Amino acid sequence: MKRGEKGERSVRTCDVPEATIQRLPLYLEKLKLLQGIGVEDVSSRQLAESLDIKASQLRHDFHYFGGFSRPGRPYRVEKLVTALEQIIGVDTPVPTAIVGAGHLGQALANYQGLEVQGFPIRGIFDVNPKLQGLEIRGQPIRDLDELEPVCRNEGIKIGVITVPTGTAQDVANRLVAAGVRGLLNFAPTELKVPDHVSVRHERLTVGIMALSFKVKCGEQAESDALTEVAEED
Amino acid sequence: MKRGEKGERSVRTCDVPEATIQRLPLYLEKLKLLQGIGVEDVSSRQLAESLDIKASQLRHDFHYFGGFSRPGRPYRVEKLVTALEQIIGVDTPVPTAIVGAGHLGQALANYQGLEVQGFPIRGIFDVNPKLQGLEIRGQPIRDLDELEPVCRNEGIKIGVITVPTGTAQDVANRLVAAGVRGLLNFAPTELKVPDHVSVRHERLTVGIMALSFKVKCGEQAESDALTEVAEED
DNA sequence: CAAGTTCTGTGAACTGCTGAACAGGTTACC
DNA sequence: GGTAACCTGTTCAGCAGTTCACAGAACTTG
Repeated sequence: MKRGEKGERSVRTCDVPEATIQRLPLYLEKLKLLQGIGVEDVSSRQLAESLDIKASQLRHDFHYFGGFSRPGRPYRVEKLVTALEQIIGVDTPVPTAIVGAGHLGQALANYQGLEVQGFPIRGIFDVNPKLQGLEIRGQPIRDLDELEPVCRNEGIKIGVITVPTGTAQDVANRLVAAGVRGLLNFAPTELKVPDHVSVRHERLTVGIMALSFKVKCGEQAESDALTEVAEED
Repeated sequence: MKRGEKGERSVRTCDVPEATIQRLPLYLEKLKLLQGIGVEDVSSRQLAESLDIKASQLRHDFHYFGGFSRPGRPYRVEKLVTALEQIIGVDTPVPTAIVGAGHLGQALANYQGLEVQGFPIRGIFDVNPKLQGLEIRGQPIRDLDELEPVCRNEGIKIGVITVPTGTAQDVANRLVAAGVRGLLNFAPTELKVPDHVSVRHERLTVGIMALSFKVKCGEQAESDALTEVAEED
């Protein structure tokens, strides 16, 4: 028995650390870019430096998947791209739905990067009748009542929640009931979901507030430095 | 000499670990919500559980700032809110600008949460003449040429970059030149900035790809579990 | 007033991630 | 062919972050 050993709970997020998971998309993104401009080989140092991380860390990350080359040989970009796509799960398109067609929902629906990266939008939903019927990139905004049938027909795997806080949990429940396996939640509230569903919070305000904290620290450090210099007299 | 000791570099992100910084906004958000519904006291356990973290971690985080109560007494919501606002730096509004008025930029400009949380939008910019003049929540979309004067007049501290990858670095340079202290970068590229400026990457695709990875792992674990059961016969 | 409960602050153990070092394989060049 | 430069896989030490455990303060109840 090689994997599992003790805990064989169903979701068991593989044995890859969270920090590594978050870097995989960065690797893939950069590699696709290199592939686009015709680069065939890339060393761990080159790739790592362009992403502002240490080369040893990159190799360490790849090591979780058994490594993608042999000692002495640099990585082959094409091989790496297909391997990472398969690992991340975007080797075949992942049908995705957006619930909540407010400003953010519409912006995401318009963002073509999602489709390019393997997440085609196959359904957009909103309760607001005024929005219903409006088309975004070929997809009509539908009523929430159509959520379950559309999700089942299209085989939606991931649901993006861009509704107000109050209705987020309700929408999550309905998405889960419709067979969705992953939720990307933009509402500032925790969601309770069954074990077999993964959730990820995307918090707009966390980012800008963390930034604000650092800015404030920077300013404080500056004025401290000034007074320190002044005190040196 | 208490602070600094050895390294007195100007930006020196205080002595608060990154992980704690990222939780501060969560605390503040939840506390404001409690304040809104009239809750006056809250214990570390209550607050932590509602955020799905350990109480000891919350107290540990607060400990970096000397603690906000005394043993035996729960936290006072109001006191905590004002303290956190000051720590994060949103006790006074932080003038913010958005550069790039595409779908995402417009969505952010429309998002009233930013203003509520202390980041009023005081400038929106785009190179596209067709967008210029359009108003979003009282702010006109301006030409990029007006970036520097407006930033200086309004005292813009934070710049949100929602332009295509190719022009992100250029925009960053101009924002820095205009005196901005923090950059929230939505373009999928690394930015080089001077030491006294803080940058934070907000990567849309990283989130959904990390989610996809977990979903894939979950599915794999499930099918593994099935075959395991089958093999047990 | 005393006992019991609840609470924070705080230090110490523990886990997990990062960064450096090295062994061994590959290529390029003289 | 031999040497030097370069590269990956892998291990190990060190550090950051999390969790536990407990001391001591305040409040509650009988």
